[in-house]
Amino acid sequence: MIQSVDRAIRILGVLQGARNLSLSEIAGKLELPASTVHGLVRTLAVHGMIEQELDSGRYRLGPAVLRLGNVYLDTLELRARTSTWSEELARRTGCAVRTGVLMGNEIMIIHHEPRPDGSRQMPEVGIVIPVHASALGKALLAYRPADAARVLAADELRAMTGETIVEAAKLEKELEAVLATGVATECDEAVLSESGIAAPVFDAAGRPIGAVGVVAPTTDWPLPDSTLDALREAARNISRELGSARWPVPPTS
Amino acid sequence: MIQSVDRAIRILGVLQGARNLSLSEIAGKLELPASTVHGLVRTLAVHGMIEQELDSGRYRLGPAVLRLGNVYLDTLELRARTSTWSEELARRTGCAVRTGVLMGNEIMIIHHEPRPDGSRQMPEVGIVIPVHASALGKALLAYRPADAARVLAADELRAMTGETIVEAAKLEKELEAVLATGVATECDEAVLSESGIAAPVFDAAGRPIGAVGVVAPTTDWPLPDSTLDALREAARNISRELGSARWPVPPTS
DNA sequence: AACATGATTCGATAATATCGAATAACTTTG
DNA sequence: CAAAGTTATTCGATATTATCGAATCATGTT
Repeated sequence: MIQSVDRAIRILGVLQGARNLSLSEIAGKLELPASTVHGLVRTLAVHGMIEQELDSGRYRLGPAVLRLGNVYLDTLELRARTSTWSEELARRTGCAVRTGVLMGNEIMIIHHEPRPDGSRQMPEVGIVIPVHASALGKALLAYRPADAARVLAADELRAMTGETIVEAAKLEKELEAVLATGVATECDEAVLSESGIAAPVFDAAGRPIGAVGVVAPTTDWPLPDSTLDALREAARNISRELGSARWPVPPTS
Repeated sequence: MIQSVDRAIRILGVLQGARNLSLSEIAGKLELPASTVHGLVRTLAVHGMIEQELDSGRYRLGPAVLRLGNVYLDTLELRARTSTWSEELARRTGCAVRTGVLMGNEIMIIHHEPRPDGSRQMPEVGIVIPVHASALGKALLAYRPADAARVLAADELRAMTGETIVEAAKLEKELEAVLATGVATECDEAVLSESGIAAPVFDAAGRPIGAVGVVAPTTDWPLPDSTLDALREAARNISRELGSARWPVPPTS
């Protein structure tokens, strides 16, 4: 691990958590001398990864990161395959559809198909949700024992709402249940009055690389079997397009 | 400029230009020994800025960059102000509306309001267009003499289409013309059969920080005066919301 | 106007990244 | 099926390079 690069990325990280920060604030958060941070910050700024506000002198993220993020989406085969099928899934179920991948202990949304009723909805691509608090996360963890073990061993499962599962034992039980049906559920666990179901997606080597799910208001809970079937079918179709021979693919080991 | 950080960002840059690259390909492009690149690549991968494909061993951008890009958009005040006004602008003109900021010698699109006719359109947020080939770029350059000088002094103005302005003198003339009306034009210069007009947006200190423009098929060219007026009004309104006392703000120096 | 705060520059120091060589994991070829 | 070639990865000596404290500069405040 290269120290200066590590620190530079950490700077991006703290800038991600706060709109904009002064040099000394960044230095404070990283517990480094200001002059050290200044060199890093300058290098990041030259490349447009961050930019300095012209009057206040404070730093914030720069346009280059947006470009990177955009290119990342284009390179994702999962996203390409997902977009057609999730459109159909949204139409059949009348719900919004989200696709996500695992990033550390969080699910990162890489595709969002809005509810087909045409109402204006926030684009959710790029947001992250804790794995343990989302159907997408649970669907993925159930088929990724190594990651599940890491999450279960964590100090705490942060509560997003009163319904969030915070006991490792309970989460483990639920992951086992997911394996039986191939579908994970989430009821008010990440956002109040928002629920949903999700299923894993596998690549050509049978590895669970992401999950697709439908989101619905909790007032519509539980979702009808037709929605469950449609979801399962969509996950199977996407997996097949990615080259997976079967669905679901039981976890090895 | 910190060498290792600079190199790390360069790696992100080459990964941006190619879906995925092997370690030795990256090393080749940067003209560095593979072992040096490996250390950098590992550090980037730990933070999710890039990820290694599990089977091929090749590297590609990672989910962390998407998150950064998303947060960047949220921190942009320009974007927040833009979204309401560009919606109205799109409705009044029947055209798609784009907002962009300057990144190096390119315009980066930070907001895209699709044409109101409801047709499915590619989201364009995150893409970049050479400044000299776009109305957005010309609108911005006209009010940013320092950046204009840099662009005009460049070795070449890359031709995107047959219509792209490639002579510095011609571009300079056009920038002067922009100052007279506050609006820049673009006719097939970036993309064939795509034309548009754009106007600069100013912040509280009167600095031109971005540009907003409407895009239309070249068959609709020239655009009616009503569209021009609507654009000017939108640019003025956005600037006012950002705290700018006047519009346009003539460039100082 | 003097002071305080924060950003930036500079230069000596030693910690750290670098690079070549060796190894390990695969793939392709004979 | 073996062997050669390719590619990623590890390791350790070396000197380049990042680091950090102090000094300077720019801003805004009392």
